Amino acid sequence: MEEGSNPFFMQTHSEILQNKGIRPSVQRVRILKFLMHSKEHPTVEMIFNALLPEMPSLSRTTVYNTVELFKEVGLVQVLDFGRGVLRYDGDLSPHSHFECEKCGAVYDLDIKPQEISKKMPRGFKVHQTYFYVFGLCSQCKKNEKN
Amino acid sequence: MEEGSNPFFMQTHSEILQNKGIRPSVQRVRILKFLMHSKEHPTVEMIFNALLPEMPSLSRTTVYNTVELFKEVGLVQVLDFGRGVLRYDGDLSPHSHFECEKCGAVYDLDIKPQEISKKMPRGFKVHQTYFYVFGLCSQCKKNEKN
DNA sequence: TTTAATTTTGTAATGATTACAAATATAAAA
DNA sequence: TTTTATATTTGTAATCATTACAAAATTAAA
Ligand SMILES: [Mn+2]
Ligand SMILES: [Mn+2]
Ligand SMILES: [Zn+2]
Ligand SMILES: [Zn+2]
Repeated sequence: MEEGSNPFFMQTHSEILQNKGIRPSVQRVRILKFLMHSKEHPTVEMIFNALLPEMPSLSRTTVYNTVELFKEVGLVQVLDFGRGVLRYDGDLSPHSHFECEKCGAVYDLDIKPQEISKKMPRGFKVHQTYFYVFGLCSQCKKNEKN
Repeated sequence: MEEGSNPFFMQTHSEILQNKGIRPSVQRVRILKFLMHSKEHPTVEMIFNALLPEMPSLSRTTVYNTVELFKEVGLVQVLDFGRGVLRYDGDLSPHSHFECEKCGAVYDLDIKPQEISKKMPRGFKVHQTYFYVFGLCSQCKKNEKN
């Protein structure tokens, strides 16, 4: 991992939480760790299922609460691909997303949505920008042809 | 209305439906008319409430069905601003959207999301692109300062 | 007409998220 | 340490937009 690429370089997950003024409970640390290492942009259900084996008492509600808390302090990005389920991204760097309409996989795109938001009407204040692309991933595109 | 700006120029709403192979029932024509003239990117509930006075027997389910049908034949664009409610746009020209986080109003942006989707991974097929901007509209930004 | 197909309608089911309160864990005070 | 207050987790119930479904109404075909 490059030093410059990670704004939390050299901090433990627990420290990251403390620096945000959040008590680093076992559940929160595990959820943060999972989010920061996952590349699949998991849903609450995916986080829950992944952590359940190591934390049998984990509640879905805790995952919902935690992910909401992380959103508020800016530890995760919430993505809505219009499937009725939200996905969470621990990668806060400016980038965009592609969702395969066939297999549902989500890929990162090296496109900075911020830079796009030029032509805004006078007097508008931009807080967030999201760029979503939908289509077929290379694998599903291949299979399509058969 | 300029000739070039409307792909359905000179067609009645009924004809537009027929050309899509859809039977132009009273409900469908009214819903299409409403969608094509509205600039507010209405939700199903908004469409339903707007048409109820003139069609007291209208069912919410019909609006849901119709809007789904229109989506499938490409008569509307579905927008998801992550508020748990979908919004519908009869304007099919390439453009983006701004939602005010304070008052919930949706504004059109003169930004073509298609053109952004350059750097796609090899072999990916793009079907749809959406660009969403969130923030404060000029009115709400003013009020904010008081 | 009569019959068949389509569309609309109302109600029930679904499912992700949120609300809530009891149980548990942690920190602060004594 | 023990007691007490505060924060967090947990399980269950409520919410609410959307979807499923079947009966009623409308329209087209025979
Ligand atoms: Mn990402
Ligand atoms: Mn629009
Ligand atoms: Zn795929
Ligand atoms: Zn506003």
